[in-house]
Amino acid sequence: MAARDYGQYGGVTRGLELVGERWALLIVRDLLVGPRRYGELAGGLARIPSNILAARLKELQAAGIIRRVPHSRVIVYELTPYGRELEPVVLALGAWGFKSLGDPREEQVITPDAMTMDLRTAFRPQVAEQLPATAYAARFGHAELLIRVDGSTLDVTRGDGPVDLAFAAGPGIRRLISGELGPERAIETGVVEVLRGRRALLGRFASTFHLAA
Amino acid sequence: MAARDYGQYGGVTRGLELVGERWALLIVRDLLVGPRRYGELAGGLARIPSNILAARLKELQAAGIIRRVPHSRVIVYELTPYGRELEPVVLALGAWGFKSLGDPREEQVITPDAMTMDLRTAFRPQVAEQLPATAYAARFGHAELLIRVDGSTLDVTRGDGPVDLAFAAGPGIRRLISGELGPERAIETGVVEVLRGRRALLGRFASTFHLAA
DNA sequence: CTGGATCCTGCCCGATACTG
DNA sequence: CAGTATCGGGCAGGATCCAG
Repeated sequence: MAARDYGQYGGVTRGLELVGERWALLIVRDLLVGPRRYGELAGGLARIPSNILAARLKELQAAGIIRRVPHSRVIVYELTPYGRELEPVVLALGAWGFKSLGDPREEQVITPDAMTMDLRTAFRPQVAEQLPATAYAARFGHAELLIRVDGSTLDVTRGDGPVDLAFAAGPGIRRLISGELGPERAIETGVVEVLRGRRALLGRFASTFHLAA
Repeated sequence: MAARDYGQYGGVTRGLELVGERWALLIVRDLLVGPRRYGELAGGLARIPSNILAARLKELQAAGIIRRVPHSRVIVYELTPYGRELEPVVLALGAWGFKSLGDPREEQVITPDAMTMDLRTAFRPQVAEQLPATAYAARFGHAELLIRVDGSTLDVTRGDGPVDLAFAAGPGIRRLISGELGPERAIETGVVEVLRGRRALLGRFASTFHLAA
């Protein structure tokens, strides 16, 4: 059951043997948002072949990273405590990758789970703490998210609820988060369209979620 | 030039497209210790096929992660600033992998670079700060390392020099670092053999380098 | 000798079809 | 809905060969 190994002894090598296979860490990323069904994972990882998804789920399960839980008629996959400890790894990799991210290409999908983890990556708790609690409804491509910031805690869900600011963002939202584009300019240039609420709140959003390029 | 992509837009996805291929992150790990020649990389990554090493070096270079530097007759590879920013990722993955590490198997090699990064992973600066500066010479398998701790800084090299404690560690050293085995017991059971210096210093080593399982 | 390039084999990945 | 079966292509693995 041990994945293809590297013939070396060490922490990094061991880590890669467990989650280094193609698609594995993306499955973990989506499960960090919450338990998911097989079909939900397949939907979020649009281009994963079903046999690969099935194989990865078995491997991750054998490695003690995820658990297969029958949940009244349906089966969901969720992270074990050891699997949840991958969060710092995923966040660090996401932060690093974000820095060289360009604008989304035509064929690239923006999924809610990926966006959620990116928001967690960019979240600055020590900044948020200084600001009043705020709820945002954000649409990125097809992903609609409810983002609630309260003190130093962040909660991103797909549900609906009352918000202080609702906006839709086109490609280029990245530049708002990286600081290349100020909030006012983002609205002027059409990168962000404010749907409801005071547009000044977009500045609060930009300072709460920030990741330099 | 873009590696096989995932068809998704996001930080984690982007990161995996850059360093998610097999062997890539191990090359980065070794280069985090210092610049290396082609042959040194091949030696440290014993089982990497030469064509794969050559291919990865080209890809990492194209991605702006490493640089190929002619250095008076010889060529060395070194990380770019962007590549060096992978250190938190490698350390986080190493810390995570370390937790499920067993004892080294017969066919597993312990390389100096892998060991160096594991020591960096386990290093606790805030503990070291409270202790007097100490130099250790440690032999793990075939890897001989000079470990210097001074205040909150750690320096691991392959050179030689005056040390306060010299020891050789067998398989099972992991249990000393994880705290499963106390320093006294480690010496008693032969897991660690003190070659020079006061054996009490092994306790200092164990509290300086610690990573819970 | 170092730093690769080349060739070939085999296995993993990817795409699609199919089933309980 | 949650996977399994099948098959082709491409990357990985190992050995060998070549250039400076």
